[in-house]
Amino acid sequence: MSTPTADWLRLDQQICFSLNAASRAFGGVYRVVLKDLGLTYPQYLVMLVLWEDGELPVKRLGERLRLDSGTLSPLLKRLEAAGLVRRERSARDERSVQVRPTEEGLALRERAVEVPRRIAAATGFELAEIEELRARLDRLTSALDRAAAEG
Amino acid sequence: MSTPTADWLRLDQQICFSLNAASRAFGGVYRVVLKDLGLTYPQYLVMLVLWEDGELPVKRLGERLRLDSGTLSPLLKRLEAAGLVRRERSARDERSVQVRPTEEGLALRERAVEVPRRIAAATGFELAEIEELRARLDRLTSALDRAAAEG
DNA sequence: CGGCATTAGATTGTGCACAACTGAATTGTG
DNA sequence: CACAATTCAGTTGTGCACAATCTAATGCCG
Repeated sequence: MSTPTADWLRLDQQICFSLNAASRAFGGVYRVVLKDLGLTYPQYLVMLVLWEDGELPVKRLGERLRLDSGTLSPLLKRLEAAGLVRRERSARDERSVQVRPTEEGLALRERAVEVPRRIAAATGFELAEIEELRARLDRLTSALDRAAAEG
Repeated sequence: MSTPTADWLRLDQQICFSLNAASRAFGGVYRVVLKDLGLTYPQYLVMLVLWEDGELPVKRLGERLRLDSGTLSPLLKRLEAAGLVRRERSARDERSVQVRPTEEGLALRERAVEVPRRIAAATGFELAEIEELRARLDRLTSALDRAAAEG
């Protein structure tokens, strides 16, 4: 015997709402924690990738973070204005713009190592539970992307 | 053997990134599905509450959706401009503004009943799994809100 | 080589999230 | 009653997400 249609309709509305609410709640915590570093959450994500990769074109950055140039261009300009990042046209391919952290941007990493621990503490979750949730969310994202692509 | 501290800064280990990605992936699916109705996702949430409650002040709407007046005021103006909603100052308390669906807004409900089923199908998740995920996300949100409040 | 499609990034415009502030109405307290 | 504190909605300003469009550089193919 399957669940009545009307029931899972209601629950489904709540899952996206819960997800959205959780995402915004995270935003609130990050706002507090990142305030000292002078970063917003998306800017922090960009810096994470740069700390990992050292240097990469805007294109790759967008692929890593699922963001397009409409979001990244102004964001990178702000990071550049803050002195954390430099952007320069690639010599080999002048369509491409290389982004790399400045000395100041690299130095910021040492103050950022605190961040994940503080965030993890704020969730009140065990590491294993976080990991499981993350896996489930990634699976969800893949399914949703597939569905959106198919129309 | 535990994860080295340095690895905590890795992008792919940050739960918030997965959460944020899932939330935006949902956004993509809703954009497609809600296009026919002429609604954005947050506007759809507002209409859901109005279809349920019939009429309520902006304050209550904000409590239900975790949104403040800075978000709701312009959103409601757009819904009013679209003819789906009416806003009027309460006679009893003139600080308060009552929001209620117009005839057209109520009629839209019939075209919206399709939406949740299509979204649920896009997730590819079973009802039980959705429910469990929702419960976990709500618990996460509560913990994060508490942490943000404490600073 | 010439010409056309493709690619990278920037720009423009719309809408949402949120902080900070404003102004008007109401409530609580002396 | 007077008046200070609170409440509610709106406004302003910043930043992000995303679609659509633009420009310039590159690649490809005959």
